[in-house]
Amino acid sequence: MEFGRIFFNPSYSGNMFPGNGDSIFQGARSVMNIEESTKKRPFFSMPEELYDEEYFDEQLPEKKRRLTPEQVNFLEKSFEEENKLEPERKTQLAKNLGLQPRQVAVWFQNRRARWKNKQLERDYDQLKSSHESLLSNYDSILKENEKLKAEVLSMTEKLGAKESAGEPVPCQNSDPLLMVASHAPALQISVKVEDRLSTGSDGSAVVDEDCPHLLDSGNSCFPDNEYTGYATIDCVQSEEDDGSDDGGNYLSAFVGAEQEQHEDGEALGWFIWS
DNA sequence: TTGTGTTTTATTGCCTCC
DNA sequence: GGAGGCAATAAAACACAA
Repeated sequence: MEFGRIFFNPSYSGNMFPGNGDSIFQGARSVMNIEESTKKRPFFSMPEELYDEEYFDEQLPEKKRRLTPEQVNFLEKSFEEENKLEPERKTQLAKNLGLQPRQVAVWFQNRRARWKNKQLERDYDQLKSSHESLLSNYDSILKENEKLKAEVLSMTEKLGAKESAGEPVPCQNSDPLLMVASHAPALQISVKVEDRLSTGSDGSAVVDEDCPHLLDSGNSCFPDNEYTGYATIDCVQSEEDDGSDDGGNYLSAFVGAEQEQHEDGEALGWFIWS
């Protein structure tokens, strides 16, 4: 027979509400029917009790039992205060609840695991909605892009008509896209993406399907932008989640444009990257 | 009543820290 | 090396539909 295993003591009724002044359940006993308590309350024996003759005469070892709602409530409150269990607190809780310290430790262990799972679910939901929102933004940007292209096309046609009619053309650059760029030298799109995926000390990293290679450092995947001729795309990696809600990632796509110049500084036109 | 899925309690084994 | 944490897992308890 294995020591430390759990046995049911049907005659048990006192340990749970010892009435010694420091039990939280002094007044709670009325919640539970006495008969029920003597029939169903769990008891986790000490090893020496396993050799108690009387014990074996009258009681059969039984399987594990659930904690009472009162015990669970108290443990929940304690968990809310602090989800880690120092030895002193464990002993005190065990004493107050009439449980073995080991049970209290196990309960906290399992409770932390449940909390972590819930947290992962929440993170997933948030990430999902962020993704949907980004997709929606992307769609509208695509539409806008199509609209602008059509506009450019129409302007090009008008320009061509003027050129063939011998009229002077103000812009030196013949590429209509570059003309558009000259009106809007830089377009910056910055979308905040909540990062709640990572939790506690073992949070997971966010992997962006679209630019997974960008996500390891939070730095630009392109050379620094000190030289304006580079576009910058930043996919900032997840941060350690400290429980506060202020952590956030920014997906920033910076589409830059540079004005090409002659050596003498005379502007030739705009280049645009994407 | 019974079959099945879910939740809770507990164990095991491995890892890290002091 | 011992204590404590975590992931994985077992198994009992529970919930619920058929």
